[in-house]
Amino acid sequence: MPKHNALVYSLIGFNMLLFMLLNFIAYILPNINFGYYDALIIYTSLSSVPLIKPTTKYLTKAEREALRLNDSLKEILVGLILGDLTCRKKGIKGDARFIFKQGLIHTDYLNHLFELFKEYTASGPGVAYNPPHPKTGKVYANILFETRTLPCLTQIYNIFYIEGKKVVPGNLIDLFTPLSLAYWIADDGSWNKVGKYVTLCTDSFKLLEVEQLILVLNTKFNFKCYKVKCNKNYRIIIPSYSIVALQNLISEHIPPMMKHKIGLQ
DNA sequence: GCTCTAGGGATAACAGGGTAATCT
DNA sequence: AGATTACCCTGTTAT
DNA sequence: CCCTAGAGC
Ligand SMILES: [Mn+2]
Ligand SMILES: [Mn+2]
Ligand SMILES: [Mn+2]
Repeated sequence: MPKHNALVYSLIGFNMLLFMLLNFIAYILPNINFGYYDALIIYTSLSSVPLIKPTTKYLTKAEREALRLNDSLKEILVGLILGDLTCRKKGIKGDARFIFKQGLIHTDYLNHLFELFKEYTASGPGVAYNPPHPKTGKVYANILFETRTLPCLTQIYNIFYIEGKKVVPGNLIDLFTPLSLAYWIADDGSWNKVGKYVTLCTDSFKLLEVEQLILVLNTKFNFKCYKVKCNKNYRIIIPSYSIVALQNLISEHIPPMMKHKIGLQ
């Protein structure tokens, strides 16, 4: 049976110890960087949340078959897949699983996402630690949760992944809504305070796919988006003269803690 | 002034491998 | 028994 | 992703 628990787990490992050690050093040094200390507070408070026993870790195929997504969750997932979501499907007959991962700076956003999708998870958000950065040796922490493997997610996975590669589906215009855009911007959007425009960081997509995305935005929402070259990749600009239209379109949809990404609050 | 772009820094993402427990 | 799941862990840079 | 120096109006 599905469960709705608030289980908080922590991924204990060498990287976590490094992370805590580096934070401790930063704490005792005269030139303290308190930004990292904040992260430590977040970690300890998360760990001290009382654990609630999971009811069922594994579901039968029939139980997983019974879990469905409503339309708004589907639309949100369309935006999140274009954004920060990692989708995995292992084995030949395995179902897809989605992983939601954010830096600790976006902890409240990740918790917001967990509230939306907790019905589809087997455990709650936890903190994980990346290996030390190859150049700087710094250790960064993320907060993440992942869904169960579910047929309803496989359906979406098969639209966006071809031979294990993420693609922009040809029928995206039929799937993409203002709700999708709101969560795409929450993930990969960037508000330029000086220019008062939005950049969509579409670095992972090919030029043709970026142009495809621009076509969807402009034909569906009457924006005047265009592409900009950044390093070897392309990004999408939602220009300043389209911002009022953008705000009217998605201000009701974008999570409150991400409203600054469209120049509100 | 205001608007936009190109470039660069420091992450906040992304991607994937491994395995004990459980399901079929 | 073989396949799949849920979670743990590492690698690296495009965001 | 986010910030900023510099170019163009
Ligand atoms: Mn992305
Ligand atoms: Mn993001
Ligand atoms: Mn991103």
